[in-house]
Amino acid sequence: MSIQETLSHHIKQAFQALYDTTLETVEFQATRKDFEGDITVVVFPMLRLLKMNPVQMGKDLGQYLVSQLPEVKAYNVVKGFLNLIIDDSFYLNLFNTVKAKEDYGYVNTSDAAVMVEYSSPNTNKPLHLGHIRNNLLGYAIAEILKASGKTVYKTQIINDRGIHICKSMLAWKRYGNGETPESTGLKGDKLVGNYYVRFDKEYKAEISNMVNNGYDKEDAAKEAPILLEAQEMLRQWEAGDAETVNLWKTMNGWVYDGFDMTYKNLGVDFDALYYESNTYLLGKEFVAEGLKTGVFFTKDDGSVWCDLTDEGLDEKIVLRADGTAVYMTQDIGTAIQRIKDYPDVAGMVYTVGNEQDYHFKVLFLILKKLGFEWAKSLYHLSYGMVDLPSGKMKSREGTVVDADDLMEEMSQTAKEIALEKGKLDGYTEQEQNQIYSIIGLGALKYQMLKVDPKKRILFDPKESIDFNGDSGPFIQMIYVRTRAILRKAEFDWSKETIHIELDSREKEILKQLQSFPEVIQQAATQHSPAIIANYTYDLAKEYSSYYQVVPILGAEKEKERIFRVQLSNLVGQTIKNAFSLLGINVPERM
RNA sequence: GGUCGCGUAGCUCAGCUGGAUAGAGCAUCUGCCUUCUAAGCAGACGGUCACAGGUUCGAAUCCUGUCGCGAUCACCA
Repeated sequence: MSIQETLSHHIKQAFQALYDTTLETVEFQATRKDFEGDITVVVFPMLRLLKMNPVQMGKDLGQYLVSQLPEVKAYNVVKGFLNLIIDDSFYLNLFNTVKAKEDYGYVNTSDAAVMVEYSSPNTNKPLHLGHIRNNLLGYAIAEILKASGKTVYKTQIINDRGIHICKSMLAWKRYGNGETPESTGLKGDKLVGNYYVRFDKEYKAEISNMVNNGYDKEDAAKEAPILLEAQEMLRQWEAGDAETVNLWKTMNGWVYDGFDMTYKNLGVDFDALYYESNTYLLGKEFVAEGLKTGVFFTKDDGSVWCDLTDEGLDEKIVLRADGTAVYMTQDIGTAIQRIKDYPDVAGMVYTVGNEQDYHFKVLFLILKKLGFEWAKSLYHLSYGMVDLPSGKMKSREGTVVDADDLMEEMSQTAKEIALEKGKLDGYTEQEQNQIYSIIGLGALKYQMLKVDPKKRILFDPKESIDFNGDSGPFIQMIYVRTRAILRKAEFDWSKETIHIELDSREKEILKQLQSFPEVIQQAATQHSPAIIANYTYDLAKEYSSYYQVVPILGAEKEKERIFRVQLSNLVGQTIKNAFSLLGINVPERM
């Protein structure tokens, strides 16, 4: 039972005993630093039940708690705030509990499973900055959900078919001269991406040519030969033409090899892959089903719709007049397919940008109308766009920030700073590079995850690499220091137990350690890694000032020395656990 | 125009289901390396929480309206 629960129970008892009135809820908050105490009870809300002086009520309750609970050492009342001073023994007990659990904060797995979708790229160009935010968010949420006790399947739907894929295929066929990743030394996704750009260039050239020859601009855009050829290619692909399908397989294979490298460097992974080429025909059977049950209706031209006007939305098409599927049809089918494939899944999280808010609102509503129980537990993890100082990222204008380049740049910056400061002298080059990569990625990931997912991020590649203040490297450094203490202290922290007087700073740190499990739960229910990131920073900051002031190894009393080494290790362990939920590594030295 | 999201220090952002004097980092300024890593610590400066009403003991937080920014309102995915 947490201290809050214990206190809450006794305060209700006190209310009954003192005033003969039943109290429903008790409101707590952490005591502000400028007042004495650890936990504060807000008595204002209680005045609704009983008209009396809040100060007097606070005193009554404080008196009662001190006499009943050994954990409550003393109290004071300021206005309507009852500040409780918690006895050191409580914190030291907590300390020993935490110490005994290496995976402190994590909850045991229940049988409820949840599927988390993220990344879901197109296979015609490399991953960019936007994908990085998507991947980091999706991965972090998956890990946080795991830590909060869910079985998690990470998944993505790979958009591997369609006209945009044919465009890069066609350009390669025309201008590629048989180039391969091996022959060019290019990453496969980069190579294919180049041909996608090439297509656009040729396409534009053809249009302007046609306009010069008297074509209307719009007509030219529709009738450019290269575009018609790409459309023909898509038809051949759909008809299963062997040559086209083989080229498609080959080029997609290159892209997957490239993506794999990027994912590996980013540190993300997947448990289940879905390909649009397999799922784009799904969903039609459920449209037929929905027609029978009256969820959908047919219009005069034969197209099928869902009427959502009762929910304040529009009508939404789910099947074209010619009977072919649309985006929505496909997503309905894919969702149902996933539940078939993973029957233990009771809910799904879709990590997709906020420009699709409306789409997912409609999708979830339709699935609910179709009567699926799990449709109640679908969540669109919607996030804001990543903008550049120059404006929006546009692949055609070459203003995208490439994912691989960015990661490389971050490590490079870490290296420059380290060399400048003369860090890491005496390590092998391989060790150094590994550390640079951990730190560079830590900076990037923390920066992306510490802000509220909903919010738009303004990303300046030049100045974004922040290694000071509220940053990944700062927190990594605090971890490194805790390791240094353990190394130098040369003692087995796991065997010792300790009872000493705590100072206010130590208490502050222990209070934060205590809240870690709740922080994980909160982050999981609100789908926000930012909560974990902020918690980790607060803990690291609190510890860093403690660390500076206390001469740990030189402590006079052996008991204090043991305690401080233990506390350092505990902070380090918690930082490591919290960071691993964010997909951020910590170096042993830096 | 309809719908959704955002608006907090010069800049980038925290602020949980309403609670005490609104918090960090960057930038600017002042101190601190013979002691466990100074990628650090201590401190100063900086606010009409976009604006106007409302709800109540109490509002950055909840409600309504206004303004600004963004997204979306495709038989594209």
